[in-house]
Amino acid sequence: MSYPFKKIEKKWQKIWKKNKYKLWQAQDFKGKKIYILDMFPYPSGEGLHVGHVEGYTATDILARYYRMRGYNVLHPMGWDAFGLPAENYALKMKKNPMTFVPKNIKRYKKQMEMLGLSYDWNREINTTDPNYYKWTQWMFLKMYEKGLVYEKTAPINFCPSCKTGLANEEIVNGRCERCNTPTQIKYLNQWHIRITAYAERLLQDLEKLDWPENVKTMQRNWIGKSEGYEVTFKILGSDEEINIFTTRLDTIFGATFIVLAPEHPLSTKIPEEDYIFNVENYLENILKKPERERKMEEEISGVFTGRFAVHPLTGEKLPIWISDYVFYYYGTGAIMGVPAHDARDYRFAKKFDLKIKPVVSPEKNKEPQSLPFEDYGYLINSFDYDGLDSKTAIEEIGKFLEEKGLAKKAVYYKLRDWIFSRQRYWGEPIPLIKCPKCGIVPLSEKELPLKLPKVKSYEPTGTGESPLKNIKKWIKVKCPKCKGDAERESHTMPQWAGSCWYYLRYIDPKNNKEFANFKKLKYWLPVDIYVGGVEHAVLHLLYARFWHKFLYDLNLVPTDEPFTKLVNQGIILGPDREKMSKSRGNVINPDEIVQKYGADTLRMYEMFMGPLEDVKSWDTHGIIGVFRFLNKIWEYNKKVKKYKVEKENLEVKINLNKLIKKVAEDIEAMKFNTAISSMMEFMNFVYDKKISIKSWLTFIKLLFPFAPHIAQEIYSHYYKNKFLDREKWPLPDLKLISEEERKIIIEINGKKRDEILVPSDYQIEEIKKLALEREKIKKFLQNKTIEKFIFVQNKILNIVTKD
RNA sequence: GCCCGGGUGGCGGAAUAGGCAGACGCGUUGGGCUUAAAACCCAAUGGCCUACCAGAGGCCGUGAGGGUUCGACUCCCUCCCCGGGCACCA
Repeated sequence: MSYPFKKIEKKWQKIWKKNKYKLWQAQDFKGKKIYILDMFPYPSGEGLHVGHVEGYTATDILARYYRMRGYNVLHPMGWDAFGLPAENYALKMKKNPMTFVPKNIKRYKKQMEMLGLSYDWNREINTTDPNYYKWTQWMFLKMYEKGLVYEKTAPINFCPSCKTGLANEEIVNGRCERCNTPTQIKYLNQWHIRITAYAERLLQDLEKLDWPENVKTMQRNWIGKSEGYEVTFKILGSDEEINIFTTRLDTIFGATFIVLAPEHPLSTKIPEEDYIFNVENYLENILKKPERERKMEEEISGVFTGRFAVHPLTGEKLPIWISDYVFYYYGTGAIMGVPAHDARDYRFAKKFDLKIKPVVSPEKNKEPQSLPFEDYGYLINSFDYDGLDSKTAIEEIGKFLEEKGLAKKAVYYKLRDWIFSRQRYWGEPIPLIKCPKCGIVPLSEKELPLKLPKVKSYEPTGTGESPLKNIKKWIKVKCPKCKGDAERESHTMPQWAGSCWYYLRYIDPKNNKEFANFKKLKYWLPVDIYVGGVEHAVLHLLYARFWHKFLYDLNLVPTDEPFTKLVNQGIILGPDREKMSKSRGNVINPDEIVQKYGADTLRMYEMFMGPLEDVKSWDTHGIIGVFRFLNKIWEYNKKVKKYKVEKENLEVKINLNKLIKKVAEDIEAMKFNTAISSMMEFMNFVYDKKISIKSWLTFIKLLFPFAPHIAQEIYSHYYKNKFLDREKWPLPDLKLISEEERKIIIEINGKKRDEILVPSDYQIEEIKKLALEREKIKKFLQNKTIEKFIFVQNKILNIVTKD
């Protein structure tokens, strides 16, 4: 027999919903605030999965806890509803996303209600709502205005299956992130956003953030800053010069060749006549391959130009090569080859039989034992610089070359500008007009939102252009400037656009004058706790930080970072310890679990499985433990009603107060698994004891954030019209806890031999006396001489003996 | 290759300013209830050994080896394994 969870959960969900979720409504400007944010879901046709439940339960516990602590809690939810999956599904089923996406959203919302999640639904948002994306477009235009948006023909990655361009971030191992098709290369005009202008700040400000170290590291690597020098090499018999970038100027005397990236303008310009054929052959072959494919090639390749550069320090002749191991988009697109001190250059030199000259060594005046030697060391074979350590040598050589105008300090980042165009229907239209006379003409604010047209067919054109291109009625416009015939931009924004600023809109979701009122932003920002999956470590989280900083620069938001604290929940694997997937058939459906055990059990089980951040696998049997626990509470509650406890048992009091302290600490540290363990321990402890109603309801309050339905139901048996959300979180009586007797462990030579119970203020002398009187201890100390005692207050007495 | 995590019973996991290893839960075993099963309740449950009418006791044990310490899951050194991220970025 189990407790009537279905009845209870339905009952309270109905009551909570009844007056528009007023219980959970965040009030602007009212007292101390806390903003607890979830990563909003993409409402797919699949419905919520147990991974969502994990993160959303965690934040729900926090939200309910902080409400009881008297905080003004902002805990909103919304829908990231643009994006490829919806469009792909739409194409497959011949339906318009505008009709089925709202249905998905409804289902998601219903599931969230079913879980008892306490969102402030009055602030619900949807990225595909024109009233929302109006502001996404508005912000884009602001970026355009500030010169952060530019159009460029770029060799883009193209997925032949999705028929769309992809950002570098959307490619995994040379394959489309979504459909796993190998990507191709295609040349298209693309809108870019100059995120690189923010590279340094995005890097620096990571320091301020209370984020998991691995996420910060991932962002650092993604931004990939390196500091070095640009050095100019003159080309023999030519006016052209080659500018190279190096972080290892100390190795310059070991440079024995120069390499240009295939795309480098000089690659086609400088080859000697006899070599032109080879070079063109090579370039043609290389440039048609997608970047990723090129990187996957095992064999290093290259071609000699027949030309030589002049070493700026020695005057030596260095052959100029072209190879695709040098990237055009990084640094200056050209390098000096130092085979003795760089593994790639070494490989290249070996393959093409180029000179290898060691100039740095781990020991002074000695050749390195093996090549390539890539560490810093001491210079050799470097004339005046011999004997200097690498760091000093970089400075000295740099200074010398700078004075001669042959080098300058330079900083480069791996981060590249953000390709912002998608050749897709289901996204925010880019609010720009292309006029043959006036060029690019941005829409004015009054013309926003530029709505996505409702249409029957929006198949991809297959040429890589957007389906919008075929919708003549929408695409053809008069130029706002010259009134002549013009066309709208047919590309749409990437899915990331809407999620870059959604947390701002929650703060003022219905404002139609601005994306959010500044005073309100000032009150609520920054987001105090942001919970979501680690898969967004570099994409969403980097874009959102960039977007926020941009708004900050325009004085539109009050903080320079959006999310103070970030927590990544670990993924939940199937019972077979494999990633849940339909094809494996190991997917756990939350609806079924709720059906069988109730939402409270599902919530609590997911929190009990282990630490929030850990990867965990679902245990089909394990959930029963939590279910039993809740049943036990239900049964015990029936007994409590009949008890007439005049004076509470001291032990019960002490244990309850310890529990109050423990649960609060664990919730704040988001250690929900141990909080639940402690509550279970307490139940085991009181189960055969009588307890006062007051103490019992205190326990119920502790339970409430985790299992809100059953807690609220039990509470209502005693207080008919009181909502636990509005009740005060109990505070522990610390005096009671500290006055308790302490168990002292008696060790002999570090091994536990006995334990005694003493008042907490007992000192070493009293405890020593007690310990030495114990029979057990006497036995162990026979024929032994005591050397010393080690005493740790309230914990341990260690008796150390000689021999 | 580089950078982060992490290795604790049959399983998920507790315990780290160094101080009772294995909380809590699952599973298993035995018992109760039942015509029976499920559910539920009670008890035992790291390994090895000694003892037993009953009570009890010893040794080993947190991936491996070494070190520091009165005392190490926790700190230091060496190594092995697993998970994740990045990967021709000059």
